[in-house]
Amino acid sequence: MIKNKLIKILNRITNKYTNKKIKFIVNIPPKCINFDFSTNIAMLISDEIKKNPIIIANEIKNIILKKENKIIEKIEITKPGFINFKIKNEMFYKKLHKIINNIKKKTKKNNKKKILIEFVSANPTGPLHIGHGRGAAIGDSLSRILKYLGYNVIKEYYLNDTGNQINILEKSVKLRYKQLNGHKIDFPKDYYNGDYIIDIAKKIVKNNINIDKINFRQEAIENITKSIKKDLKEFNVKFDNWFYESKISEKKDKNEKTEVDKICNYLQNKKYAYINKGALWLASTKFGDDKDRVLKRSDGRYTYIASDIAYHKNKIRRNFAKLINIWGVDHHGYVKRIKACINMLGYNKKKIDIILYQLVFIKKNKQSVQMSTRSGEFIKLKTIINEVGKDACRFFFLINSPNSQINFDLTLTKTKSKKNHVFYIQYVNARCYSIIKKSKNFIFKKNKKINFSLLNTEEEMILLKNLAEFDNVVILCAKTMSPHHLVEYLINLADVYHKFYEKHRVLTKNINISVARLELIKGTQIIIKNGLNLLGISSPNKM
RNA sequence: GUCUCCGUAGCUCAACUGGAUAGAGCAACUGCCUUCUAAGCAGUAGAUUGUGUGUUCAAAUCACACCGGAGACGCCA
Repeated sequence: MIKNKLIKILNRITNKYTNKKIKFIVNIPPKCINFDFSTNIAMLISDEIKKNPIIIANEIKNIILKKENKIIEKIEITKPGFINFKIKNEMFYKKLHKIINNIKKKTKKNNKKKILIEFVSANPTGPLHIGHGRGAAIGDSLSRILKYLGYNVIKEYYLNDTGNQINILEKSVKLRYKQLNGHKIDFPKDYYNGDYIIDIAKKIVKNNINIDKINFRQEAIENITKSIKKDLKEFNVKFDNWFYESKISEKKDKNEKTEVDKICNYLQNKKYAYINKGALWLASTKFGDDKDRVLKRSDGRYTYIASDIAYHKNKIRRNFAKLINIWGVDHHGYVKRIKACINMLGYNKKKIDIILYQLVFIKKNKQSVQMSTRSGEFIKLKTIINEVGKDACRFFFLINSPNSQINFDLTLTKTKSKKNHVFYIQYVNARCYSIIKKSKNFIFKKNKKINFSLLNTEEEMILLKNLAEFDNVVILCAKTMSPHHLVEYLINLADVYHKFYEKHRVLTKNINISVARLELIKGTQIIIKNGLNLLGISSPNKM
């Protein structure tokens, strides 16, 4: 990559000035500056060695021009000490050639790290709602991005199939079942209130099983998990692994111990857990938490933290270099706790990255309503997928940074759907496809050598330079753990492409130009398809 | 009270993590289809980046204080 080359060159030069590491930036300057890349390195070195940044910049300029004249067309130095680089067109032609022929740099060994990314992990107490949809879109897209960069990524769903909420679920289904059989019973407010509970009860009635033999708990979990999997499939999200909580909290070994039992013993031995008022407490304050937390209640039942510690221990044991958890921001208070646990288990808390995404609200009569599974007040992910389509839906969840709160205005999203950005981007592919298809009717001389230098108009160069940026954007997404930069990039690329399309014809009487432009179209199509694929969005050939 | 995130154009959001003249789309207005898809393009208009102070060559970005919005703080998960 051109940017990487510049960074390497500049790194070498930095060593001549100071031994300290300078955190300089190489980026694309604002539009008003007609150069390809820019760096602030001279100003940063100036801070370090107390020398005029303009003088430093000039020295750097001279060194580079002497050695790297193959890459660089010209260098300019501006005001406080920016160095601007104009790259030779040949570099972008080469890049285009690499894109079309899928020539990638060999991924470094340490880039093949194993990463476990856990997301959604909604309790099997109800269907997925749009809040889960956001987590699903971010997690899945991030997985694709990390895979693209060469990491070995495993996507995992942690299914809480035990615990208090499952007990309530069981009771809820049982009660609905009884109601269906004619018993008049009031339905408590703190039970699961959604219609799907009745559906499950109806299904049980329909199957006409002897009531003594009915396992309401299992029926409920199985039905709901099945529907969750189905929704995820429709949303183009596939998990590599489904991890059941019961595996660590209920399954016992030869000594009648569960994983959770063992982890609590370990913590007690290490003095990270202590008994108080009949309960077992986790001394999480020792590692930065604000309070100590109960691991085992005075009645002997474990809390959810206990099994979560066991779960994280299990993850680490599976030899992942990195754990990524994607949580709704309502779990933010839990971050310190789980990091404290990682420390207690003897690992560096940097081993785990927790990405929080802000909640999704539904606008109803100008009021925002938060999703709640318990009350049954939520909008199903499935509903949205059916109404606006999978592509537009995923796009909508990915367009914003996870840090920004989303207000889902249902009517607005529906009416806007035709003008949604996702179509704007997909349209690029459709237009490329159309040209490439038609080009097959054109008779080109065999073995015609492509003369890339014919791609020299403003629109063509801008398009070429944007294509070359793709990998940098993907890296940025991985660095910031957010796919939204890629979305922004694709919108901009689509804009650049449509402008080119309006101004220049690809298939013309001038065969040399046609052949060269056809390469540009091929490259654009590849990048658009790759980009959309990283977002989990399709690239239809016809629209 | 403690903690997390947010406040940028009328609306929804960006701004490559401290860089140059803060960018898009929607909504509004004016034009462009006999040629590879008009789900497109060209143009007009719209910003004291919530307020204040500070840090420095440089602040929407960092620090402190205040104002406003959302959320989390259980022997629930």
